[in-house]
Amino acid sequence: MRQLRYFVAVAEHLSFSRAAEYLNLAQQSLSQQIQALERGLGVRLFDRDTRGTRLTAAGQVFLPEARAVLTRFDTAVVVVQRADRGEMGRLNLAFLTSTANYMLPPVVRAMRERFPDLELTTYNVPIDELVAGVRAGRFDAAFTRPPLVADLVTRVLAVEPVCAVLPAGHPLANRDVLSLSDLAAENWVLTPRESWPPWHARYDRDFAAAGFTPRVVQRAAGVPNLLGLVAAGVGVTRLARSARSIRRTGVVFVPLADDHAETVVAWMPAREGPALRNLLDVTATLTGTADLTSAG
Amino acid sequence: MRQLRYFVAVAEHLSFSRAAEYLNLAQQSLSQQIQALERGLGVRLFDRDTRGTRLTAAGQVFLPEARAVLTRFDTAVVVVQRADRGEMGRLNLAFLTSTANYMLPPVVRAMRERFPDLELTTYNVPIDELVAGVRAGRFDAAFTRPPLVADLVTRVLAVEPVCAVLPAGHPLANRDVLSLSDLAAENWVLTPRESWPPWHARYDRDFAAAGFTPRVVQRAAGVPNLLGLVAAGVGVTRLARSARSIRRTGVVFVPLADDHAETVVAWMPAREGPALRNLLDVTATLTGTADLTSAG
DNA sequence: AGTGGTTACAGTCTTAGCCTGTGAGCGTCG
DNA sequence: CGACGCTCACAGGCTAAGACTGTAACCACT
Repeated sequence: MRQLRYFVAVAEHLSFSRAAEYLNLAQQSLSQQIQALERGLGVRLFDRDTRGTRLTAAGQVFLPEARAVLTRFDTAVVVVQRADRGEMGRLNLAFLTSTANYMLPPVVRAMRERFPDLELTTYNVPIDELVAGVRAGRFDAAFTRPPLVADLVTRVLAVEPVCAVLPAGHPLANRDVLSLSDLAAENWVLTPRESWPPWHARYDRDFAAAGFTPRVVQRAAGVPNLLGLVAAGVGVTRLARSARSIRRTGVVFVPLADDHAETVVAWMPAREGPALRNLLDVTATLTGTADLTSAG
Repeated sequence: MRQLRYFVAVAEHLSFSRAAEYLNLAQQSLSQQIQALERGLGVRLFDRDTRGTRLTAAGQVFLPEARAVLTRFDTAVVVVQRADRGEMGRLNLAFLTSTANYMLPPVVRAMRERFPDLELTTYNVPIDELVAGVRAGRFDAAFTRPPLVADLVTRVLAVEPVCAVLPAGHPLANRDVLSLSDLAAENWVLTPRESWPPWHARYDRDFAAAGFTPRVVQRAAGVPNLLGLVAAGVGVTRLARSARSIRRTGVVFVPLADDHAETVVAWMPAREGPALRNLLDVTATLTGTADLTSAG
């Protein structure tokens, strides 16, 4: 490496003395190093005689090669330092299917703007796979809804109203606001209990606080399916307002008083690297600048 | 450089101990070198703890970079060694205009076959420019006709008969062979005396030996022009038989007894590098295998 | 012949880089 | 639960690479 730099310096100056001066080095040491390089390669690189130095044919061929090695090395150094600052590398991001439609575009756009060399790979996944993936390190961060599990750290990115979702033409559909207890007598469609126990534990608490146990006539996985069932008149359900972006026909969203849903970014604190920190910074500024949930 | 090799070894083995064994090195020394590398870069490359070693995100980015630098270096070494053996590099070859038509194709073809990575550049030049170019180093070798000058070394590649060139229908045109003295009474066309004095000095000796001084009615530079003048009946001239390849109509070539012309390769002995030696080897084998002058 | 330029050789010294010995931390197994 | 085996890191000693200075040989120009 050093010998390559020395070689290039001598080749550029065509003089051991001047190259040595340029390198802040004694001419003798430079001679010695070039000889060592020539010995190592088994190739004579310079024709020297008492009145100067010229490149041999082999030396002329070696000069661009040596330059290429050095610049390759220099860029490697720059790249690893940028990677260390989290400006390069790869981030695998998981989006909960029901949050992807409004969270993914602004996040990806802002990241590409601030860190164009950071390679983002995004995945739309159900909640259980999302949590397992973050824990296993398959995902560096996930955009999802709480509650999750204790070993993941979360930060709230957006808060939005929760709405009752009623079939169009339902007696309560023209109300401006409802409370959960207004829906005690309805038929309900909800997601399967096993999809993510922490969510259903919270639902159970909410329904208990409203003083009833919902009569569940149908369970279906995924927000689009729930909305389809509501539109078909099978029952009512309860979703964050951003779910409106998935389906607008045949269903009516009526805000539920004092009921809010959070969207969070979640990650493993042990795996918090610089690139992840940059992602968290960017999402934090996003939270301040725009209403993320209105994008859908 | 060494540190890069060490880094790649550790990254591949994901263990300082095993990598050290692989490198025939104490684990402690390897640890030390990696620390030095990390200190030099200002970047932590490995997450080590008591039960193993993993690459950091920056390390993962650095691994392909380091590999690239090393392979670039390895190819540089191979390239310079091939260049040293004369298998790579560049050769500038000069061909005397009148020899190019039969010498250039076989030489270039044979060189491309034996040394495909040797870059050949060929030039068709008049004799004075050819000699000056070889002396100045613009050409590494030249294919031409002797005599030249003392400081160029030459090797004979081909010998061919010299012919009297007569207009078609000339009284002597149907003879199988002539001697120079048969042409004492003819009108002559020859090249200008200043084109290349050593040639004309030889011509003068030949004519003197034949017992006459040619009556020169026209001087013209270049074999095609001479042939044109002969075809036009202006006079006769004297050329190597290979000149037939330039023009066959209106002229008749009759061999001159005991008169032969050589084609030689010429070079500066001081500039004799490995690539040039390879060229000389190839031309030597060419001389053995085929009649070069018949190609025209 | 003297002067200023080139590179190469020889001797000295510093320190990079290797070694061995040791220790701390974690996991496994008797 | 302690011994053992594995990991990597630290400490001290030694060798040799790579720096320095001094000298010499050679050439060109004055």
